[in-house]
Parts: sequence; C-alpha cells; structure tokens
Amino acid sequence: MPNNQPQLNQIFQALADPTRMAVIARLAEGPAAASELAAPFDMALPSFTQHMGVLEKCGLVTSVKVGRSRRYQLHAATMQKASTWLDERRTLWEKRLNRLDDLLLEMHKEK
Amino acid sequence: MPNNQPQLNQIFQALADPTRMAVIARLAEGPAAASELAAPFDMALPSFTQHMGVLEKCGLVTSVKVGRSRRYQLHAATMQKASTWLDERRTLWEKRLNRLDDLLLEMHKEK
DNA sequence: CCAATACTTAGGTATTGACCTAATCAATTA
DNA sequence: TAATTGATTAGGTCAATACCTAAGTATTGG
Repeated sequence: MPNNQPQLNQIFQALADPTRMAVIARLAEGPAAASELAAPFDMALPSFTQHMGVLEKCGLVTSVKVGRSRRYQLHAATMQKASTWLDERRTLWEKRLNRLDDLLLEMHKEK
Repeated sequence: MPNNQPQLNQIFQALADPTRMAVIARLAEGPAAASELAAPFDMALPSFTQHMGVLEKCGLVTSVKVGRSRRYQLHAATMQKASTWLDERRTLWEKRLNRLDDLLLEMHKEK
C-alpha cells in the first residue's frame, strides 16, 4: 500500500540509491516480480526486499502479491511530484534571470 | 566549485533532506549569503555549512566568497538533470500504458 | 590596530541506512 | 504430503550522515 501523502524528501531519499534508481529504470519498461527485479544485483534477497520497501513506502512503486511472488509496478504520479517540484523551483530561478536580462537591456537603451 | 560530472544519485541524496530542500526553495527566489540562508534554521552554523557543502558538491548550487561572506546561487542545469531523469522514465512508463489501452481498444473492435 | 563579524576547521556523538545470515511462512509442484 | 520456491521476519554489523562544541582564519568597521 503506497503512502498517499508522500513527503518529497522521502521520495528523494528513495531515489538516492543506485540500486533503487536501477529498479525504477527497469520498472519503466514494465511491471516485474521481486525475484526478476532482484536478479541483476549481487545482493542477498532480504537486502533487496528492503530497497523495494523504501520505494513502496514513499509511493514510487506499488505491488500486489500473486501466488507466492510479488509483482511491482511504477507509480507515475509520485515520480511526477518530484520532478514537478524541481521544475517549479528551476523555472522560478530562470524567470528571475530573464527579468535581470531585461533590466540590463533597458538600462543599456537609456544610455 | 561545483562537481561538473554530478551523479544523479548524489543529486537525489542532496535533495533528500528538509533543510537542503528549504535552501533550494529559498535560492529559487534569488542568491543569498550563507548567514542569510542559515537564519531560519535552529542549527549551529557548522552544521548548516555542511548542508551547503553537500548541495555544492553535487552541483545544485555554486558559491563565491565576497569579502568575509559567501554568496550562493542555484545551478539550474543540475536541477534539470534530476527532473529530466524522472520525466524520461515516467514518460516511458506512460507510453507503455497507452499502448496497452490501444491494444485493448483494438481487441474490443474485433469482437 | 583592535574588536567584531562571517565563516571554516577539527573532532566527537548518536542515529540511520545498507548490507549480511539464519530461520520462518506460504504457495506450488512432484 | 513432502520438497521446492519466492518472499518475509528477526536480529546483528559497519559505514555514512546529521548534528554538536570549541577553536581557528580572514575581512572590515571603529
């Protein structure tokens, strides 16, 4: 069950690990079971499961138990939440730079 | 001096802290000196400086020493790098969902 | 030039995070 | 139903992170 009020800093925390980023990248291609996701990593399964727990807790992935395996898939809205936060701040910053440019142009004209 | 080959996981790591996220949000409004940035936080200055070091090391901010104070500003390209990575994966995932929808529609028509 | 200001450096503590092994549970399959 | 498979739980280690205080350096206003 994904946290429906995911805090951004938890999302970034979840993304701050190479294993978890690789899982996200893999899941972008389509859903997969835990064992399939774990296969590429030289890591004990419980360690890997812990990573999946971090991703699920912050809402970046969801999962369902199917028989004795667990299927994971991306939760796009949570990814968007993170990228939107970044883009909003970046855009704010860049708009400010543009205003400065305009101001400088204006001052130049008045010379 | 910003790292010019910033690893994404380092960027996400830097963003994974409420203090550092607040600093980014503040810097989106415009450059500021260390003491000004530190003021809102109930934290010893060396602790805060460490946070700024994390942000600078991964390239999210740059700084210059001006007299005895240090001025910080956002480095938009690094923020964009992170949000682009997220958007690319998310878009890949959503395109896949759309293809599935199309497929289901197709199968429906053929009934 | 002396004191105050703005950081920086050094070094220590306590919590969190990423891993491990061993043991357990639950769903298949032989 | 017994063995195998996929995942989970329990519990422990080690390194990294987030904080702190105390003491330093460099700039600047009086």
